[in-house]
Amino acid sequence: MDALTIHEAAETTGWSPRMLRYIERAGLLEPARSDAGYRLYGPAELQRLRTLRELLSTHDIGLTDIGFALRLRRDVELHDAVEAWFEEKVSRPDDVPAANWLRWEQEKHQRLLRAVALQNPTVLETA
Amino acid sequence: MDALTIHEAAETTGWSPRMLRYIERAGLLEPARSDAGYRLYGPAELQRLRTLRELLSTHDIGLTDIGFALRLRRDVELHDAVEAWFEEKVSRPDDVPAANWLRWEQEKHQRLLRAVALQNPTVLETA
DNA sequence: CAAACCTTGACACAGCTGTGGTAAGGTTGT
DNA sequence: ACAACCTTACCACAGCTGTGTCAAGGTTTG
Repeated sequence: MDALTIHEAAETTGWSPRMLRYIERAGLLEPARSDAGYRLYGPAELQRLRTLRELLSTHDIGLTDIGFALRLRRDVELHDAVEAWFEEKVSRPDDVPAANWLRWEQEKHQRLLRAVALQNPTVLETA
Repeated sequence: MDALTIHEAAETTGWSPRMLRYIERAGLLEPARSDAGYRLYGPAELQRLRTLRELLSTHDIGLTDIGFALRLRRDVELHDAVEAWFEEKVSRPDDVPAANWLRWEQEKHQRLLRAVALQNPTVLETA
């Protein structure tokens, strides 16, 4: 059979078993279950888990962000409400604030790096 | 002049001055500035602030969620990557997990209510 | 049947979120 | 000039996020 248990799936995807359950809890991926209730990860799930890893790390976002995106595409009313808010630029239609969240994100990243460096100084060498 | 200062804007929108700065920091709304650097909120900004309040409370989402939605519509690459991940349901195309995050959200809400109730028992009466 | 899995549930903990303060120092209006 | 604003930059604090670990109990397999 080509369905892995949670530890095996963890092994090949780089997540921990703990995180695989967490991801499921967040509604991002729901593996099949065996008769006894064991989680069964097929090839498609494994691929999605790897892609998810890639997605989060390369764009520096969190699981909850994907969770929100998921909610956006399911709850059309929410989606429309959010779009309406963005579109509501009644004045100054040439408004382009795009610089703040960038600095924000950069600072968050800096704080994270400092915190990690405190507990594991070797990251600085490979960075 | 129809531009309010931060305290006045706070008054009419229901946010605190503190939060208006926070919202700006998160990149969601950038008011004009006076020569001396004072924030100036025009009618459009005030409306957006009220709508934002409504949006957050009725859908029970956070500022960071809107921040992420903003990022999604600015960073096309990110948007495509997220969409690609959702679309990557190579197997089981009839997969509909839509129940987990609901329970998740409900529990979050419950925890919040309990926590609030501990410090302010009167909320239970009006609920 | 015993080792090696799996399941859910709970405790723990650092960092981020959302808020409120306070301080030191400019600006404005009377 | 003085009160009453405003600005940025910090401290604080409860709750959420992302992780790990451990316990009590069911399942699989040699």
